[in-house]
Amino acid sequence: MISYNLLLEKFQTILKENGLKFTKQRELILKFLYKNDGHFTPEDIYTMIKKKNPDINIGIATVYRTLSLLENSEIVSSISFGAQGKKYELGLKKHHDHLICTKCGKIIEFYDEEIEHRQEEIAKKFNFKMNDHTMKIVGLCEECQENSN
Amino acid sequence: MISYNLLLEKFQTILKENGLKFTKQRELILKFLYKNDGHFTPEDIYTMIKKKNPDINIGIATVYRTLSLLENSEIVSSISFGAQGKKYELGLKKHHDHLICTKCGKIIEFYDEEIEHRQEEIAKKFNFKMNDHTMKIVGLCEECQENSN
DNA sequence: CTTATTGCAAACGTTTTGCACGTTT
DNA sequence: AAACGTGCAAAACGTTTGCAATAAG
Repeated sequence: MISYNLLLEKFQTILKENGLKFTKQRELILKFLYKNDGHFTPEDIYTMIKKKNPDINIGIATVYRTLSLLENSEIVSSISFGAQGKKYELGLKKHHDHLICTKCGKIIEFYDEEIEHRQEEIAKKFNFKMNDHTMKIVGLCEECQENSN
Repeated sequence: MISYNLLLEKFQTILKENGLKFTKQRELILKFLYKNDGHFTPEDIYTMIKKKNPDINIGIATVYRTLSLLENSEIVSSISFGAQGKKYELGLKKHHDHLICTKCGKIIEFYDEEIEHRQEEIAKKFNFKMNDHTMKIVGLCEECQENSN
């Protein structure tokens, strides 16, 4: 896993390259995602940063703006939940897909070489220039199946 | 492909089983999705039904309510586009996944046996009871790649 | 000192809800 | 007649935007 300092450097380089500025808010959001493993809504991130840093001011709009920026910079990635919004995670790990429990909301990550390969083949077959792909398996996780007895 | 009459019968049976009523509006929505091959937003469906049937009254809320009902009944399925909403299609065809062009919005359907199989395996590996799965490949379709030269 | 960024509140687009009225069974 | 469904308008929800004030380079 990449170190926080390296990640920070990467972010700062991207900012500089695009004539953008490095701010306290942007750093806090990056740090939050680095330190907290999991999948978070913009609201989650906003609330938790506010709670941990009562001294500094941050608005929800800044969280949205920064997440877009980080996503475009390929530092974070997101899973979409329809009208229920998106959840973000640090996107530097190896690409992976998700199992989502509809009862408890748990998200499990997985990676399957064969699926990745087939996706490439399919894009090729349709002369499609693939920029991204996502796969979601939704259902009930082990515990939630047990608890429903 | 299932005939419209069979589909209608299926829908009416589900309604009866759940103590629900068969209404003009519900029929129009079902018929629309049967006759129009493609992927539609609730707004699309609402507008097109209104235009074709100036005599009958229908509200957007009814479209949303009926689409939920049809989705729960596994008669239609949807693709989610984040904050941009959902698109619905008749869900009776064989399960399939989607290629989505980010430039022109075109949606291409595909089916891959191997991917389906791997998904089953993954669910099994995590003791996950799979209820549904979706895969989206997003990028540029053939024409949009050409037109960007 | 210039330019980007911020927080705020208002606006936005999609979806859901409360309610009085209508329709189906 | 009873129960469910409807349209409407208002509310809810996540997200985006305009703007004046602020902070970074």
